[in-house]
Amino acid sequence: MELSERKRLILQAIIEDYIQTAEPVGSRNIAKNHDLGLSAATIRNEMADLEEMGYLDKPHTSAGRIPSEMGYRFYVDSLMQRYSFTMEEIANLQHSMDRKFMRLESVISEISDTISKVTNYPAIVEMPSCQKSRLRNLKMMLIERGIVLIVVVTEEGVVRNKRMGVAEEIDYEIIDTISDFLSGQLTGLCADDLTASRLMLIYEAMAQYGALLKSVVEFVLDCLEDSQNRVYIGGASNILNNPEFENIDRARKFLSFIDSHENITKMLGTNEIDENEHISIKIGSENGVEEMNDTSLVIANYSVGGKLHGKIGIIGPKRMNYARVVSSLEVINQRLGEILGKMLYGED
Amino acid sequence: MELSERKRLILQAIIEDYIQTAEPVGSRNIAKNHDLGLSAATIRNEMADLEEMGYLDKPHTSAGRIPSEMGYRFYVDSLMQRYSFTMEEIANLQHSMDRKFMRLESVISEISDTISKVTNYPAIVEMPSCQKSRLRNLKMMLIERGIVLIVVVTEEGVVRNKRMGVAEEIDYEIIDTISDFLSGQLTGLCADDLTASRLMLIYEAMAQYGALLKSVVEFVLDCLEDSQNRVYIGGASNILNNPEFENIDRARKFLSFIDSHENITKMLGTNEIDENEHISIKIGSENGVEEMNDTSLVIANYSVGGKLHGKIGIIGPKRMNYARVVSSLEVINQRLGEILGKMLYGED
DNA sequence: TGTTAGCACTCACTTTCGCTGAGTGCTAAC
DNA sequence: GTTAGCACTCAGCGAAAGTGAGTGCTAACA
Repeated sequence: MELSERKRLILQAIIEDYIQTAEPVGSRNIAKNHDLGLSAATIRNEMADLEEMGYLDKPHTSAGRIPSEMGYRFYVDSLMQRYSFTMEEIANLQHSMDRKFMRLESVISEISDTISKVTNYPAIVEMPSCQKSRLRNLKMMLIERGIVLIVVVTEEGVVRNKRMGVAEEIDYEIIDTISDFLSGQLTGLCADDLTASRLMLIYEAMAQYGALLKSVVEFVLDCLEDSQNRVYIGGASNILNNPEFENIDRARKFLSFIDSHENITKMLGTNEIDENEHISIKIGSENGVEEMNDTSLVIANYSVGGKLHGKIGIIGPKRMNYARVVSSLEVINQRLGEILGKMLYGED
Repeated sequence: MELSERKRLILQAIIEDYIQTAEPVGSRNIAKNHDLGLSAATIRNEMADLEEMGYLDKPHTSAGRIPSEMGYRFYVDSLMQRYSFTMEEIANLQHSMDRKFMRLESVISEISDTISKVTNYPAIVEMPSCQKSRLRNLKMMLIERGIVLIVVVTEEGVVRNKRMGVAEEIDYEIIDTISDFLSGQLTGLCADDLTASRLMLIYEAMAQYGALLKSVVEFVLDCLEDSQNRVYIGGASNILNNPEFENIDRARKFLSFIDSHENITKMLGTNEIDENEHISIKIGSENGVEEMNDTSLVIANYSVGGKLHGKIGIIGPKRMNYARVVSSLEVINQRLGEILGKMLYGED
């Protein structure tokens, strides 16, 4: 059954008031504060209808109404208007993200700070990763006698390195030879290409350095698989600004969930974003994580050069300023892509 | 004025009871639960003395006593006995730290998790850094046309890298030449050695690549100075397990302080550890940070190979299980040194 | 038939008030 | 010097009463 225009207006008014005040909203307030040209009694009738239809809940008989999950869902799908930032706000926002970044880590943690500052909710930022990366460069350098540094660059531009102990007698020339050999053998391949038989051939070709080769290949494999989908969490304490978390037990439950990167990773894993929309809103139980059933999750995909990608988002109470959060994520998302592009591919 | 043996025993009993229960402790309880062979009335007299001398406070007339900051200070300096872990506990603890670590970041964040799990307080771990590092290796590699990767290794074994855009026409050979030249010029130097005049000479020697040289040197300088003394914070939500933080405003104040890395860095900066002791305990206002005056800070120095060093520690309520915290930090601290040594210098 | 005013009713929240019990300080006796 | 006894204090708890925002229903009005 379709909602009448009037019901939609009333529902919207209720949800927006509730988002602002966190108090159950009553018919009188709607009549007074919104110019609907209706009396409280009429609104009461409509509210009774909306409740019956499942869009509103009542905490108890003599309180006002609050939106149900279904009410929020309808709101974000059909009623919500985008929050529009002023040009100035956008400029400030972008400016606050433009710093001299030396490391990927600092970009990511800076972005999570920015998100949490703008939205006033705890922010989540995933490190960029990729489905199936290929090796672009492999270089071994002798740092000092007995220690070699291995540098791996993937097709997507991710660089990683590792120090490794080697026999004392191995010198610069040997390392260069091994380095060139391995580089030639492995460049352009992805993890799946490195079959056992292929590796056998490689080890045999330079059998006297088998152990070293093995360690290096292991490291390369680890880089290509890059299983650690690390996430950064910023502004976790922001959650305490919301009256629904004044209960210390609830706050503790929330914060200790948030504290664990594993939990967040799992949560992101179970909440994939539809191909054809760039932002996904999960309201309450929709997020599929039982402990977090009374919070909403808003996440966006970002991507860099069409290869690397990850998610950014926020977690907050179901009563959340969805409009503002969505707009913030859009602005930040775009800039993040630009910053990472510049950083990883040197697009200046 | 010296404290009599009996006063010391009573003070210790009060502090330890209070640490356990978080409730003001009364004379009757001390008489009953501790085998001092004294009646409650006698203990009351002694408690009155201790209060007068400044070791105890009274929240209000008809409650028991709680330790004052001075009381805690005396306790940790003179009364506290070390908490002794069983061999099994130590083994478990060490085992939980021994994982396959690929990156410095994961070691650090793992350690901060371990500390917070063992102590049940929020943990702080500083990234290792060093006063004055020298360049050990510099290597530039052309990743693809137009992009060069710079790898810097310092004397202490810290490796950093950066991608940089270069002119299209620069090929492998040119990069190798530049790389060897710069490496020859800069290896063994520290940031202070790179005076303006010395840099001038370098730039002039290969004037046609002046801009590139400049960028590379800038990056090297940044690595050597390594101003970012990053910290990791783990288990922040643990603070909510302590009854003194059931007040939501206090919890918020604490958590939002903790949320900011800047705050923590500043706090660590103002709390140096005395040369001749490896662990420092700052009780309440002693930590010098006004917002954190009702919390205590316990920090330890760790060092790797005598060069790299940093701090680990915890923040908790003044009513803290100091004995256990100190012992935990000692065990963890030692293992951390071993793990980092293995990782950075390949001491297997 | 849709809208509105009026009224009785509900119920969370706040305030008040007295009670309880743990704890203290003082005094007098051992 | 130690202890028993007693009067006094005061936070915390729970019951009771009061307050007010909000609802549902009914009847009258346009």
